[in-house]
Amino acid sequence: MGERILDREFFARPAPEVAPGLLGRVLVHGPVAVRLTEVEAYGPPGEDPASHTYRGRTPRNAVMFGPPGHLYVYFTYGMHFCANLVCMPEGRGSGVLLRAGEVVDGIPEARSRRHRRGTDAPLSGAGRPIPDRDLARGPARLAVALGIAREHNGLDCCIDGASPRILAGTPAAPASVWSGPRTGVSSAADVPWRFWIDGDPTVSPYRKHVPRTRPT
DNA sequence: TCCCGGATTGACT
DNA sequence: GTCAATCCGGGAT
Repeated sequence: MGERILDREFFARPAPEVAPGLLGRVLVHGPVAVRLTEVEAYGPPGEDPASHTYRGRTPRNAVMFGPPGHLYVYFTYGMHFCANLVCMPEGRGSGVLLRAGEVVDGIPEARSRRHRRGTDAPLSGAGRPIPDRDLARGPARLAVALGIAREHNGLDCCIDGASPRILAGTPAAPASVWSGPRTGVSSAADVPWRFWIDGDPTVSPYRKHVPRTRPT
């Protein structure tokens, strides 16, 4: 209640069109709220080699083929979760990866979750508290800060009062939105489908894809 | 069934 | 700058 929710129609468009319009919007889950400052668009099957849906529908990516405005959460590198918002009408298979944001509510809870990562692991930053700007700076960090994991895959973010939910809020001024190649993506590195609020300290540092080899 | 390598992060040289 | 951690999807065999 109170805050208006972004309508589903907003998401029923190509991801590269939705993505820049998501900047500045606020994703709320429980006590934590994150204002999005960096996102990446991923295209439909057959068109975007970097998309999880490139080769068609599978059990893992099924949510991306569902209704727009839902959360697609995937597990990667054996330890991280990343969150997307599904785009396009049902059946198309595209979305926007939430890469970074500013924690605007629930900072103590977000920080506690970040420090709690791995009960055996020492506190990051040599025991010093994680700076506010780093709490949701990066897709896996953002997921941890919001408390989003596997069990949230498929949830509808366009329901008033639900959790998580995406608020209409105030979008970033178009003049402040920049775009460039996607991060950590080995294919289709030429399409400028990463969007961020230029100058915002919570935007993750750009790291180009680094191919790795193994010894024979 | 095998096996490569990932929409990442944090620790370390 | 380098590299390990640690699951698991999904194409290859």
